[in-house]
Amino acid sequence: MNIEKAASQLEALGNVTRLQIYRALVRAGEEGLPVGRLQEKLDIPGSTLSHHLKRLVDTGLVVQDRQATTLICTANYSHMNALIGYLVDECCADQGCDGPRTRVVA
Amino acid sequence: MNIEKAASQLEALGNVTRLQIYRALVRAGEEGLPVGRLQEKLDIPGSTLSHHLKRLVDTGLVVQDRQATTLICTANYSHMNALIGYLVDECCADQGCDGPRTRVVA
DNA sequence: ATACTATTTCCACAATCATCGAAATATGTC
DNA sequence: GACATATTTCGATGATTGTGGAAATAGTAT
Repeated sequence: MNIEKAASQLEALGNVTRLQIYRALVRAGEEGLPVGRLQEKLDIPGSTLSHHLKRLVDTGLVVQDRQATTLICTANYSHMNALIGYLVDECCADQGCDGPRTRVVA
Repeated sequence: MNIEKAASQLEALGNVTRLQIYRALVRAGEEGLPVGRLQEKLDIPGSTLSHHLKRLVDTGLVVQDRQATTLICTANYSHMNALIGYLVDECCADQGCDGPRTRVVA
């Protein structure tokens, strides 16, 4: 994880529609959701949804897997964990934190 | 915390320059850093820095406190903690997570 | 008041983003 | 092949963002 990747993942989540998408996928669990079901749930045009999904997939936060004609989307927990880990370590957010956990180079 | 606030905070952090600013402030700890020191560290024009700082302050992630002519900026841990908490709870990111921690209303 | 430092606001501009209808593509079925 | 469904790409448009120089403001000291 580096600062550029963290920033791009944060940016991907930093949009209400995309955060809704991601949340829906997390709640759907391991089996995920087809694009069509996401579209129903969020009630947005397919082209808009596809556009947002692409951004989430590009950053690695969401994974897609074709199953016949439908595309199943799932939240990629490991990437989210890495992001949270970065925020906690680099940009420490722990309650009792009083400095970075790793030695600062410069 | 609601989804709009979480998204706007994520968006605020979703920019390399702003994430650098935030990280520098976290590393500076409780005493924070004056705007001028931030400007030296990041080597960017004052107007650009001021613009980014405003976004971080608006979302509550950074707090500013005047000390004579200099403005001291500090990272607001409580807001970051709330954000992380939201991500972990609503958009669960724990390793062993297999669903939301709270009951889903709809 | 003047001068000085710190920071912001104003202004402009190029770049990126969000949106969505229409057309195109992918996959499977008959 | 023809057809149906699922999803993406194309193309256009308005809105927002990132950037930074120049001017303005805030605060302090002399």
